[in-house]
Amino acid sequence: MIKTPEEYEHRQIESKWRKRWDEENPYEAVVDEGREKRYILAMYPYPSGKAHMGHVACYTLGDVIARYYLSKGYNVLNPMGYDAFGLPAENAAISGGIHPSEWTRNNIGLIREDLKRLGYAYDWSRELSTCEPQYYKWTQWFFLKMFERGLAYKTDAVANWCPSCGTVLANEQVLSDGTCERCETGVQTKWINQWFFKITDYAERLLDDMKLLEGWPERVLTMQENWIGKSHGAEVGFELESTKERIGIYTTRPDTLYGVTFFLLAPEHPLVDRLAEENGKTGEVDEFRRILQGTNRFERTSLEVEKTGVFLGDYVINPVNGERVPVYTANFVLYEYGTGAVMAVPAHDQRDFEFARKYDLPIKVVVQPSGETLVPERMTAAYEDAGVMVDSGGFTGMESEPGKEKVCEYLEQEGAGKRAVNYKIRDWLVSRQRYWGAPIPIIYCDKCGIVPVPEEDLPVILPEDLRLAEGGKSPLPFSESFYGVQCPRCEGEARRETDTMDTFVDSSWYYFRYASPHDDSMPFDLDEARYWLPVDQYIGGIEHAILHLMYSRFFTKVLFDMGLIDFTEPFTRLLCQGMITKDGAKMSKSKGNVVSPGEYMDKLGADTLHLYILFMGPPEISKDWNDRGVEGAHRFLGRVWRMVLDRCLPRLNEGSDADCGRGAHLEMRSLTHMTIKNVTRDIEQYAFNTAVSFIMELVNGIYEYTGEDAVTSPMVVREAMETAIKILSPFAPYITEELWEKIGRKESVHKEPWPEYDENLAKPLEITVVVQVNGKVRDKIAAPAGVHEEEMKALALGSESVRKHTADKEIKKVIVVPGKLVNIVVQ
RNA sequence: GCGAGAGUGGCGGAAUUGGCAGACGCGCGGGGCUUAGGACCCCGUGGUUGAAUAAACCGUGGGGGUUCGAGUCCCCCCUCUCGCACCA
Repeated sequence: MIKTPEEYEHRQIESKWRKRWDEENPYEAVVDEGREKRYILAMYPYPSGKAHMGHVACYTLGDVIARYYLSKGYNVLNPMGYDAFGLPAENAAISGGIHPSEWTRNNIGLIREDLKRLGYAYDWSRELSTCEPQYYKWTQWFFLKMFERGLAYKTDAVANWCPSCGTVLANEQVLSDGTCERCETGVQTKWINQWFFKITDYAERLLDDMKLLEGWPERVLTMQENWIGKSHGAEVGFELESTKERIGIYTTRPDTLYGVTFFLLAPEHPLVDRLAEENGKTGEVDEFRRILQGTNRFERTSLEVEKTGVFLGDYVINPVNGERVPVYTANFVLYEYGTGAVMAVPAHDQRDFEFARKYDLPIKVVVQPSGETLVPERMTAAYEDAGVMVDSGGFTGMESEPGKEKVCEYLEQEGAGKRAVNYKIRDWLVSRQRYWGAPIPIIYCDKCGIVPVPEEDLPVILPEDLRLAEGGKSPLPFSESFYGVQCPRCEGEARRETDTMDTFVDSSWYYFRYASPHDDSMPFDLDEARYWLPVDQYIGGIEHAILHLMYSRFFTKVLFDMGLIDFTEPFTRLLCQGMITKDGAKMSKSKGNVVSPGEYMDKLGADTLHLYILFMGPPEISKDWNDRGVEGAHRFLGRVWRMVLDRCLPRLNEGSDADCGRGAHLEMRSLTHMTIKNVTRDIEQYAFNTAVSFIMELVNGIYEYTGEDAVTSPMVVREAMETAIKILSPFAPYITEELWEKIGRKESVHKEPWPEYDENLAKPLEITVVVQVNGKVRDKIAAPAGVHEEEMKALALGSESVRKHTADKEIKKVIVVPGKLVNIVVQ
């Protein structure tokens, strides 16, 4: 009877195991002090709908790593959850009339379904969602801890304001053209009273601890370093001529202090109004400000924008030379950086130079480059490099670099200033005038002022029975049942804070919560956290290089300071996966180039998707989706299927093991062991694309070994087949599980140990000696693996092709690279 | 402008320490099997010249250099991608 060959039916196989895995949660993580742990974490998704290719790319990387370490005997924690608060849920409520909570929970259902179909090795019992009160109770708890430690404070600040949405926006919610990502209205700047986290207190530690982050990509560290933006310089006081009050400035160029010819204040600086009033400049200043109001911060800070300003009618005195210089307000001076006031040195600062030319202000050269002499009238740009100080009192003749130090010393002696360090990083604005977020646990009482919600009253529940107010505004300020509250201190009438927290607060600590997601008494169990954390391998998109990763580092340091943990960095290693594009462009609905994982899971299977996405290229580069390529991956899995069922299984009862140390049998064994070696090394280096190609070579080799008329050894066939299935298992979890069962193994393939290789077998049996004459390949000669240098040389010189190329020439030198190559140098 | 990274066949991409450039896959060509094949199995496939699976030459963005030998190291230039962008 002829048996119809069983085909590779991915649908049937994947639904069978999916069901079993669903029931058994086979990757449940349990603390085991006797075993070494690995915490593998891929950034949790924002549930905007079904999974997209970016998710698949990220989570498949985590899956391979988790499954590999499981097989290597580690105790692996690999959890998943949802970043469930945020703006898109409110947008959906506005456009679709669906409540944010319903929209979010529906979407969680959709993406969970996709993630389960994708077959990832998660411990589903640890699933969490940031919009559930059990979770955000602790987000609020952290806010209280920040408040207790003086790290949460409320103040007036300049913020991005969308007049149409009636709320502040985070910088990342403002598009690059300066419009609101939701309604495309031009974003304005506005002064609002807001809650901040004092991340600037941690600037130095965030910078300093980067040396601990050896497992992070260099570019992420560079981006964070630039973001923190530490600079060294001096703080210098200039005296206002009219009132003698001191105005501090920050400069990185104290060596140019003698070149100051005017003085600038940011338009937002409080002194601007006063000086304008005192000197009858109010009209001009108001007009200037009115023009600035019309432009948003992005336009205002664009390099192309002309530098403009208004003279405020007053002067300041330069502390080093007593010179009197005019005070202006100027568009390009930032209030948020330094002191919001700057000394202007047009000869040595391009911005000041442009401003001076426009308003015909004097330019005074105080640093001369070597080899030329700058003359102000002939300068077309500022000279910003180092040189020799001139016209600088006692410092004249000094090199400008050491001059900086000397000027600082002098300033300190005179009490006019001091050395200072400045950072670009600003405090983290955490308030949002939004509904769908964790309420800030603060109460305002007329008598007691700002009162934190007592810990035992947490969580402050976000009422889910409210509808968005008109214009999409948060309903919280209009809901008396929410904001009306008794003061916890005086029991008088009080109001709740109606702002919610930035969703980056939720995600700054979720990786701690996975340690004990159901704990009701603490944000995380200290013992569980001590065992599992820090995260050994974090995986996610490069777009979070600064915000999320920096905030998480900040939170971790605060937790350390609170004595809850004994480490200061949350993520030991970081892998940033590249984008998946289609036709060279980012996938988007508007471009119509979206490829959806669901479609491919139906057509080709989850395994195919895993395999292809890994095979496309190295994890960190961006990769273009190709339908032919994904079909190739599917074809390979079919080939593996047939290899096991049609080629290998029938041969397990054929032939003998008598000759398995010779000829084709030995070659097969050698290939098997070499493949284990190569795949193991490549997985450890995260070179998954080449790991897959080595498995492909093994499969090709097994086909060759089990060819139609070939005599095979059952032991060799079994070893090769089982190895192939096992090492493929992290890349294609379903088909390998099914095949493992089909070959009669009882345990899950994913719980089987990773194979070891025999070093003697994992070496090529024969080497090819490449013979060159003057660096050009002239022959290739097969030789036994252990061939000696002298033998190689003799082989090379005996080659016919070599003789042809060396005839009538003098052999000057013979270079032998053991086991590889002989180069004969002739003249 | 500043910072980081990358340029390898028709395509995605491989190449420990300088040592066979193009592994593996896609695509393409040929063969087998077949009523048929867009399934499957096998073979071939950087370019030029050539009947050739002979032989030679050329080939890793461009130019120069070091070396017996360079995709890899050094210098100059070009292009692309990403990040930051008036931070005083």
